[in-house]
Amino acid sequence: MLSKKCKYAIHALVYLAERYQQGPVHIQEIAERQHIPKKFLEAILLELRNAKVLNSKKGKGGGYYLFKKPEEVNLMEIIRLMDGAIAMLPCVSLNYYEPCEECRDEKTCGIRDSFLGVRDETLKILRESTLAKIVKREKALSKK
Amino acid sequence: MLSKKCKYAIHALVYLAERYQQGPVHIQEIAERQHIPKKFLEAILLELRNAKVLNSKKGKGGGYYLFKKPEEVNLMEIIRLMDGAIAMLPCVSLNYYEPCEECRDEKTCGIRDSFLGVRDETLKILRESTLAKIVKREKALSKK
DNA sequence: ATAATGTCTATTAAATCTATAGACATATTA
DNA sequence: TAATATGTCTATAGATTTAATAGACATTAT
Repeated sequence: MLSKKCKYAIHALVYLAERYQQGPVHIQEIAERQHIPKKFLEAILLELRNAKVLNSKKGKGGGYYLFKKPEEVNLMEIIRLMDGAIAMLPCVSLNYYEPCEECRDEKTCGIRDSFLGVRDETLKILRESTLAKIVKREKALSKK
Repeated sequence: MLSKKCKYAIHALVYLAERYQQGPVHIQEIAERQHIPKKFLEAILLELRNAKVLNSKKGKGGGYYLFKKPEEVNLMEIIRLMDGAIAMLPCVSLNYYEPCEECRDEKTCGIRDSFLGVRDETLKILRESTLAKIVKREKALSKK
């Protein structure tokens, strides 16, 4: 399961993607509209800013806005930033690889294959899921 | 990521699948061979027993053994028993469904679709990954 | 009767996740 | 340049979950 932090991040980013190139949005507004504790959201947005996904403007009239294009931010990236590894086992993780403690020998482990498959399929979908697509989907769904 | 509990469970089950129909194996042996804290393993095996995946024999010469056939136990079932939901969001979980707190309206949520896709692909692979297949794979790999 | 096992309940220790507080820095605008 | 509205940063507290352990008890084989 994704952490709350990660879910909050996704919702906040979608919110900002809907307002792409419309100037900075303050934390307060995002927090209220998306029902996210403001202080917690602050920390999340700061991380996304440090990762160059968002940028911010300080002072009066300031706030956060998408730095990358909505087509260039996907769920794979967001989840990795917030929760770390996406794989179900460290020994099949691309970005957070660690050998399995329990495994005697990775080469002959019959379990890994399944989780390699899961990882690949998962990444394929999450990589394709950009903010742009999510916003588009949202609009399509609300018209029905 | 899977919990340690879940990883221990998988390794213990594979160990028992390798010894299917060869009589009970004691906890002590599994714990030592798979490097699992014995007391922790006890609790895990007990749960798997209550779920009718394993059965046990008490007293001298007792131990645990697979109750179901190795072809009938898959990773999907094991993970659900140990860690609960497999989906990345509660609102796309088949067995542990809960509405998303953050979501205003599930019907028009553009995020769900991606995670529904991930869930389906993940379940497909994990359901196909039976203990029998894992043992078979293990043998094939160690011959190379 | 004895010894070797699994069963059960309780508890503790450690790690992680979630949330909050408050001082500080910066930018705008009157 | 003062006042105000923002984001930035560090620290910490509280809650929850995970991992591990202890010990009394029940059962079975010999």
